[in-house]
Amino acid sequence: MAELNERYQAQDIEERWQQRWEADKAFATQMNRQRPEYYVLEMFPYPSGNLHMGHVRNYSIGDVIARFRNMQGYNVLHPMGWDAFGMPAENAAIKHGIHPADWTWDNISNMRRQQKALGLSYDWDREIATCHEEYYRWTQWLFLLFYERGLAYKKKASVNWCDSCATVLANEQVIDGHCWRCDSEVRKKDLEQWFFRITDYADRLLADLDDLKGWPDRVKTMQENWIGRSEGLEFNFDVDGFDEKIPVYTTRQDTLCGVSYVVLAPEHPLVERLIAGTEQEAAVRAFVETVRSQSEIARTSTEVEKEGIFTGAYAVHPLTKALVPIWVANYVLYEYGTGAVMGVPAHDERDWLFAGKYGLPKKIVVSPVGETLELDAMTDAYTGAGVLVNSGQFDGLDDETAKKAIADWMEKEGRGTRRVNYRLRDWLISRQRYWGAPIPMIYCPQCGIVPVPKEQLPVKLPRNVRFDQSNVSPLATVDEFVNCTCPVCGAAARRETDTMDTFMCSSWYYMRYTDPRNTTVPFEESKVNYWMPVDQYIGGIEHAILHLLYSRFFTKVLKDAGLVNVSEPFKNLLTQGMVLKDGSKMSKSKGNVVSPEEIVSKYGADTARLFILFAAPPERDLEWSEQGVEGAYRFINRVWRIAAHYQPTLAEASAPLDRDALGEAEKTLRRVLHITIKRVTDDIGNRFNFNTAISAIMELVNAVYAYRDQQAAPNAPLMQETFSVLLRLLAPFVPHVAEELWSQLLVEGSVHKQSWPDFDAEAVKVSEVEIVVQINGKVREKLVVPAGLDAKKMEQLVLEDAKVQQLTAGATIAKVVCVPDKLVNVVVKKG
RNA sequence: GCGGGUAUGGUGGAAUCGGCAGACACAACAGACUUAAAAUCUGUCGGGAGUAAUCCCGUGCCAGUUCAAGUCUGGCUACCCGCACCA
Repeated sequence: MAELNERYQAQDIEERWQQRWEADKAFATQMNRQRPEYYVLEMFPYPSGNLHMGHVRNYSIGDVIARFRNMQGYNVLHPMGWDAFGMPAENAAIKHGIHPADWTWDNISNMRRQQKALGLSYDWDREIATCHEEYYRWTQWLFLLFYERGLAYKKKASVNWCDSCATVLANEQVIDGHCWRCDSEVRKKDLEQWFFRITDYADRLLADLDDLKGWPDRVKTMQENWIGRSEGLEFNFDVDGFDEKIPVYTTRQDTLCGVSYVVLAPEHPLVERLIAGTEQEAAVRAFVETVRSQSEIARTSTEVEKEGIFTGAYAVHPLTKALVPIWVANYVLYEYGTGAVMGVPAHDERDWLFAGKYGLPKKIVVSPVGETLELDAMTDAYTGAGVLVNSGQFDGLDDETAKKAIADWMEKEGRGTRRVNYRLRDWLISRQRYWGAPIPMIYCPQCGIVPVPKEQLPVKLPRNVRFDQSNVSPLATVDEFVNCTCPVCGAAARRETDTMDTFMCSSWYYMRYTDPRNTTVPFEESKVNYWMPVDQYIGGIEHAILHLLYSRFFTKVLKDAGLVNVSEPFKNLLTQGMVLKDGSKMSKSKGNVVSPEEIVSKYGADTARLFILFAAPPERDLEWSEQGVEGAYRFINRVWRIAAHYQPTLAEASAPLDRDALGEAEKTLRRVLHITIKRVTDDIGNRFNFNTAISAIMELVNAVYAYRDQQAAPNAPLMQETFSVLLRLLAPFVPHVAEELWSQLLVEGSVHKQSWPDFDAEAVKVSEVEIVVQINGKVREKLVVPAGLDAKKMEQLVLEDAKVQQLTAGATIAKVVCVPDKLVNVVVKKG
């Protein structure tokens, strides 16, 4: 056994252990039915070039969980890979003339090196990259599976277009009218595109949120809002003088008799038919053009004044048969519901404003109980509950009953049906970009749209492509790629030149990890079902809707297809907070970036990990503090020094610990030791409060120092136990230091292969406890009493206490509340 | 507008089931060691009154429940996040 260096030198030990772990394949995992399985996963990164502190935080959290579960005896899967397709690679090609593939693979090597320098316990044999042929082959295979199941379809639609990225975007990728990646304004464009029928799964995506007990409420609520389910009634208005019907959707059919007009969205096809050849034709057409030329943001803002125009046509009210005017207005969305709504000014805020502006009649049909509404006295629509009035046969019903009654009546009359509507739209998955998985479809002049046969996959990305910023997909310019033969009839055909949204690649990667080298199927059933679902998923809140919703959708489809037997991919989700500097997110433009590499080379990976886990609980934002980093570094040094101090003692330890022969100082140290085991185990395993786990270990180290200061001759077996426990508790957080000290001070073998320490309930027991004595709820005294006293004895001891007697003299004791081993509260009344 | 979250010393944060508010750190100050500095070690460290023992106040604000409230209930305020003309 060599003597420990006086000083801790991270650089001396970290690389050595990293190489050792790699050579030993220390974290490689196989299926093993003898041990319970545990799948811990951090969201795989986009290979942008360098790790940032957010990555370090993400991986440190995952690594602590993985190492902890491993030591607890679980068979742990902890893989890493690369979300490697996407725009930045193409931008680099355009800007610097580097091929996206070269750029990406170079970045992957660099970031992998940085990850390894952090000492993360990944099973590197399972590494994947979505841009690898053997990965995107299966992404394409899954596209075909969706196509076969009727879940992939092509349609022309008004879609989101980002000029700067020169591609379309899914609704989920438009944030406040701006592109999620480059933040430039998104505009609408009519294009024929591939969609995934995620709306078919809307109800299940919503309902199954209830089963996700291990997800933050925040994320579930966001998905709930995004899916946006509403229950209502769809019914038709007849158009006076036309053989046409206007279907409308409403959730407030109780206000049916308050309808004083009907509104169509400007895009509604009926508009043209109603105005053709009329006086209004030119004016309405001009209005529609104006609205359609407005940007998405301008148009959908609630701030913008509602505008509309009368079409000249009238609809027939289904109940009263009255004629109501048909308008076109900017506030009606064509994509939602039926693209037409009934106008009820008295009971809808938007309709109130619109009717007010254009002088349309308002009619009260719902009256709050015990009150009479007067139109003249109203400043706003009444949208609350009430009883129906002015509604013929439905008068006197409360609004909820009326909803049912009117829906029943409509259904009986054959005029309408109850309908559930969702805000969620189908997922637009085609992208007019090069660096993605090609959509495996062929357009044949004879056969139409033909899928590429699965055995011909992958449809490979050609390497030689010109990159310029034109608005066509770069693949469309490569003749050898585009020109092909129809797999059905052999005729000359054209390939689809769009690639898939990168979110498709990341919607199933967690399943590929379970069987990453399979060349015949995406993953083998036995393997995927052994590991799935992911027990603990860790990542940023920015994916609350995007990646997490898509992955849930994929899992459900794959379950329906019999590929996997779970319907939810991620059992528990931890959304980590951001890493801030000077109060804002680290970013190049703000110049407040701290590079992980610098920190690792200055202090070591252990310090970086320890600081980032100690500074805040994982869900909260974390303020970077150079002084905090120094503090973490100091703590590691403190552990190192006390270990060096006791190295000779540990070398002598041979006899087992005699628990009955411990002195007071030893008992105290051992009690702290075992309380720490309990706290750290609970903090890591149940609460994910790594900051308090670390502070508990710090207290333990402080207790070891205190023991050293008062005890000239240390108890060698106790020190053996103390360091054995301390290093195992430290192992998940600071794996290199723990490993180094373990190898120098204790038995052969890796600390990471040791079992997690059990706590000894006997050691934690105390003979005396300090209890708090309150008088009328205020702390007045502290007494040391024997542990485990019952309430009666506690009360007796407290009432006998001189100070208590003095303080309660002359007062009547009304009540005494006793909490065993903790507190006694004496309630007194004056007098 | 709807939904969700957050608010505790100079700072990050702790208090897990309603039971001593401020654990553990950071910073600051004082001291020890040193020729000196660094490193390390020790002490003080929410506010106020008092020589002191001790007492009063204090977890965004206002009420309430309770023997007891940072924690529970009701009502606000500020900030952050999501959705938003969704009929």
